[in-house]
Amino acid sequence: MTVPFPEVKQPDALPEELCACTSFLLARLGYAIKLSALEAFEEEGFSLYQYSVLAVLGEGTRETQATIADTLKLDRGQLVGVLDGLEEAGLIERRRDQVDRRRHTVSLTPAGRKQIGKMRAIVKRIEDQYFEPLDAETRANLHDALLRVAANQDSRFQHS
Amino acid sequence: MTVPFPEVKQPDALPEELCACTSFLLARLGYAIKLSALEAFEEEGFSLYQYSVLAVLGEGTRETQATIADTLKLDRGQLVGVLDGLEEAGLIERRRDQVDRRRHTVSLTPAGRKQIGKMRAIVKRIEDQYFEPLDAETRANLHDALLRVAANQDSRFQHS
DNA sequence: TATTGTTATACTCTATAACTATA
DNA sequence: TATAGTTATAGAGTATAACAATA
Repeated sequence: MTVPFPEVKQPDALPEELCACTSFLLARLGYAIKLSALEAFEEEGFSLYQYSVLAVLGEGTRETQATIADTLKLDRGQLVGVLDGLEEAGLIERRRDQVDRRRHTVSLTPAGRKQIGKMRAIVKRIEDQYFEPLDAETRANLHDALLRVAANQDSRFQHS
Repeated sequence: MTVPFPEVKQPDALPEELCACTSFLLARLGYAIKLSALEAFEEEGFSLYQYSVLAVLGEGTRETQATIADTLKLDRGQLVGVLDGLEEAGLIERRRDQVDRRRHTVSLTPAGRKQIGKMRAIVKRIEDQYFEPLDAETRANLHDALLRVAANQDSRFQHS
């Protein structure tokens, strides 16, 4: 059987060697989706760091700054600025720990909890864009595989 | 039925909200695996950029610097330094295009072709480490899903 | 004037290291 | 002395813009 339209190779197509490389796809795709999310968040005046911090606080346990930083693999010095922004926006509260006055206990405000919902919607929108070519099952399998790999190399990832 | 060892939640566990986020996993994992690769390549005195450039040239078609940069989404100015390193190491050759003397035609040397094999082995080693928790089929499915998503958002990715 | 490769500059992130206040 | 949070500094990585040669 003849091929009426033989594969037209694009002039700037990535080499097969790299397309065959799962790690290359992972790195490229991860960076691209991060950039998209970053852009979307910035339009609303927020950052991805802020979202991840709110997500940590959303788990209910009150946290000290050090544990938040460790959880997110964030530099403690870097976290300060993130919390400053969140506090200014009224999304979190810092209170001195009365037992150990060096520590700050960080907690969500009601406004902060509300904001998580909005941020979650942004993430969902972006993920739906990216994973649109996958059906629900494939997408779930993708997530499961990534989570297993992530949990295997970093114990902070918890898989069910 | 009682649970003898109830789930011990790690103190620095990532919030479920983020673990449930495919894009978060993708970004985190992509960055982690890139760092690992970077480190491994640097031990051999090479960079990931160099590998990707060699991989492009390995496809057989002789390229001009601009097309290489475009393919890899690299800045043209940045590419210069990468090529300098590769040329110094004797892995590539730059020749003036006789038709258009502004252009440089870049091609692999035999040593360069040989080096691709070594670099490929490094990548394989790292991928085997990361994807070790997945069986062959799951891993293939993961790759396929990523490639489809990548091709959907960037036409340079070619899927079979 | 526009384009190729080159070089130089500036900006963003991040990583490191001081600094303070409490313990 | 050691630790939590803060602040300041330095480095890598990247993006932008000027530059010389050729078209």
